[in-house]
Amino acid sequence: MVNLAAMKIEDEIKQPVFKDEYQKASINIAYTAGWLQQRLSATFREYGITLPQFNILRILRGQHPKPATVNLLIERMLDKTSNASRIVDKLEAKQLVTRTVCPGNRRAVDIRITEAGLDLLGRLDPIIGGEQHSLKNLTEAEAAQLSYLLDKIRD
Amino acid sequence: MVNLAAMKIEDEIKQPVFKDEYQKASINIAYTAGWLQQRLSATFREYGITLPQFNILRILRGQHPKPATVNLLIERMLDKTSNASRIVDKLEAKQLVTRTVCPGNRRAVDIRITEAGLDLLGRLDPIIGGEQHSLKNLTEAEAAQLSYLLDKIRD
DNA sequence: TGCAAATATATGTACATACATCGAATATCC
DNA sequence: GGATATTCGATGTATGTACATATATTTGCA
Repeated sequence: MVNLAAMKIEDEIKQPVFKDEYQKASINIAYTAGWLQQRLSATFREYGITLPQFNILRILRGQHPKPATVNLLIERMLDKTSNASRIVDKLEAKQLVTRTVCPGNRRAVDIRITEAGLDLLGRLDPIIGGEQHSLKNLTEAEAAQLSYLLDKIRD
Repeated sequence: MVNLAAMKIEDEIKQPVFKDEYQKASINIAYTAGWLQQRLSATFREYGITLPQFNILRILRGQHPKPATVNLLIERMLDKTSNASRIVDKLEAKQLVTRTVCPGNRRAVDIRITEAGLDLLGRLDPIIGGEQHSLKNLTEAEAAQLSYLLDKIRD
């Protein structure tokens, strides 16, 4: 069960004191990322796909009708170390994508989203768009400030 | 290979345009959480444990010399749906924790960190403390602002 | 008392992450 | 042109996540 009630990070993980604001922010990022992801996953579940599968479908739609290679998928994925090849396996089994040897480079594989894949995304789009409004607790300026701070961490 | 160079989120995932600041912040949280986690994991790896295993060890140290139950671990973990039982399996195999039936309640299991476990944490502490300084790109006030924004999202 | 419900943990399965390695195809360089 | 290196993707293994279910113990109540 997911707890959707309003809580500060101190209460969520029952740790009343943090060493400093850095430690607190650090833990808060991990916790909030998990929180956001879990809400999305619950929605995908009803449609028979997972978050990584959805992300790959979206990249493929962005390329459509051109194909993508596994390399291109990895480049655009959030998680570079994940195994695009096996996620594509699952999508192929559900006939949401096709895989054919690339004619120009027989090492590479052309991956394309199918009509069924486009259709599924079409149904998910409005729902996911709405979900992202969980961030609507923030003003647009606050969301921009958040991105600024996150970018700064990774500098 | 992990890219440690400074980059805005747009460049990191090669997506030049976001629908709005909400979508951008949303993706940025997921990306930054993964980025932070991967840096920590690389360190843990050298010491033969993983991030979830480390987190459980830390909770056990917090209880020491009192035991913890699986329930207590779940309560304090960031990821409530993760499988504490199996993570404890791994720690037990490495003799970093012990597991005994709780005398007062034979359904429950008393889990305790061993000397070897305490020793490992002692060696990791200074290193992890230093790592968390990756957030030192922020001022303390900025870190506090970040936590404020993240808490607000989950309200 | 005895039986149903609740509690505490373990286990099964599907999927994903993280990283190493392999085999095939292609590029490079002498 | 042929040996060597590089690239591309698939696959193997260990671990973790997510969720359902099983098993044992305890609690509570008729």
